[in-house]
Amino acid sequence: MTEPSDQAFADQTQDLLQRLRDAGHRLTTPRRAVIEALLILDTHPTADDLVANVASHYPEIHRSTIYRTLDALSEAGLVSHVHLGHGSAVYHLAGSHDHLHIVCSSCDRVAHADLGVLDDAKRKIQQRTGFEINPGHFAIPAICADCLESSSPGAC
Amino acid sequence: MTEPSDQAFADQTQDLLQRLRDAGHRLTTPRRAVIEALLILDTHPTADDLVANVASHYPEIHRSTIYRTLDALSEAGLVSHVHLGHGSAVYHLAGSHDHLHIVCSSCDRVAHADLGVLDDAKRKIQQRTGFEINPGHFAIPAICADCLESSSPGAC
DNA sequence: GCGCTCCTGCGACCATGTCGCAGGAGCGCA
DNA sequence: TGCGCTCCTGCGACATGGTCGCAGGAGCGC
Repeated sequence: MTEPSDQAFADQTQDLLQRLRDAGHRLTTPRRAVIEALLILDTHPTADDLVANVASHYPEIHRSTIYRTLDALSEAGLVSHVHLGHGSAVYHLAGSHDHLHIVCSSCDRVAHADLGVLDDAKRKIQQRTGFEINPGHFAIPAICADCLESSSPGAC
Repeated sequence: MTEPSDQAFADQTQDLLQRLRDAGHRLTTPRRAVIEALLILDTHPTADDLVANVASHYPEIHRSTIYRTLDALSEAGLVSHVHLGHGSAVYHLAGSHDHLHIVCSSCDRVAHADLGVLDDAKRKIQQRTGFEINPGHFAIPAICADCLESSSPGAC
């Protein structure tokens, strides 16, 4: 319980709580719990994953509170969410995962790529449409190499 | 009822129905209705738009039938759907709209761009991750020029 | 320690989509 | 033309992911 990693974990938690406070929000148990869960689940938890993780430690925390907490954290700029094609969004700490998410439509595996790969597209889209794309904020559906080999390309 | 555009409309409907048949499916009223609705709503109808449009002409056609019909049409390669960030997918006839969809997260306006703008990204992503992205199949969230000017850039 | 105000738990609600069932209709075949 | 197999449909229940309104409780500034 007093290992360096736990210390780092506690530090990160404190830092995030402080930033949440600085943004004008109160510090409460559910918010602590959601931040802890986000730090523990450092992959790409869906809202549902977060609900499950929080519930395992704090069964009294309600689902809707977690959604509201995620809203508050988003508003404070501490958390952002990414829509993976079909259905649920995944959440992660802002800054810690600023990269592009590429999801295999077939097996749901997620790859990451540097946001730089979209620089060219970003420039062209801005020139042609005036829209400024938001590359960290969405996932690109794709087919991973394994699924590409094992399945017929016609399946979409 | 006999104008050239109506003739073209009927021709397209017949063509699509024939292709559906060739793919081994039966021709039924609901399928005709969904195809007509897709031709009429040539923007980007959500499933709900389609349900509403079909219901206005054929009130007896059930919601779930429309979803199943869209499945059948997808399977036959006549229709594809695009996930716009939050929530619902939009459907359109395959081939007729092979372009990239860029959606303003703020005002929901949709811009189109040639798929070519992603060629560079596509190549880089394939090199680095082995994933083959599927550019026509998803929408990119963005901020349109108007919303970019009128709102603070911090809002995400 | 007080009290304002925000936050929480609860449960109902909504939207989008899926499923299983029983009956009806399309279409291949004779 | 008519028969019959099999697919398709209408229906309603269900699943999932998320939101909302309410009344009570807790954080935090003073």
